[in-house]
Amino acid sequence: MADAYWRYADPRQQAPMAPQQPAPLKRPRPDYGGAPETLGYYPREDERTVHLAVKDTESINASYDRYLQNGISSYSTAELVRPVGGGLNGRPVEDPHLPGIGGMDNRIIGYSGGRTEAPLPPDASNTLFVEGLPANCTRREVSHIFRPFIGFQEVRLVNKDSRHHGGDPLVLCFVDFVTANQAATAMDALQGYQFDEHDRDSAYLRLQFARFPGPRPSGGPRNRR
DNA sequence: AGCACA
Repeated sequence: MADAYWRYADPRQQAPMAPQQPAPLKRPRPDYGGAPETLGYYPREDERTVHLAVKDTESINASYDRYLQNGISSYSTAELVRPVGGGLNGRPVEDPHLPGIGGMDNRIIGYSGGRTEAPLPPDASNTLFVEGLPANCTRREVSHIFRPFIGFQEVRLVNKDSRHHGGDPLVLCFVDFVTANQAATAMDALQGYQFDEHDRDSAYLRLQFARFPGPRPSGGPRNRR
């Protein structure tokens, strides 16, 4: 499951890695050319190509935890989500060679939306409308599902009464992302996601783009600049 | 099937 998050969080950008070109821009990697021996020690290079061979589950989980810890502290601020992209790229925070996260991550953000090729439907928005949530699910629970996706901002639960009287009250939710691309990535990843893996007949998620775009980043008019 | 918050 965790690997699914990883896969989608950095959508297939890892696959088409630079064919032969080292780095047209500034991307000096002294640690690569310098001392390859030491690299074997770090699992980080493997993490960047996990989609090929996911063996080292433990190290992935470790990095995943680190990622979560760093991501949580910046949940509602779009800008602070950016470093998360770096983390998901398999670049652990511990990397001492990273001088400033600024430069590199700006480029990472450039494609953090992923699916530069997948055309978004015209009705795409940065907010997802999610149904199929079990009636007793919590906001925290839903957040756990969406938080790993890059661009995740916030989730809002809405309680609805079932139309059939006697049915359990339904829970809808709206999930905001920074961009529609990121929302689409999460939507594809979680479409049909089963809340209760034991009971295949019960809750499975159905996601659509919300009819109306997400709210203001919740700041209102005060977030100048 | 169902779409809320500012």
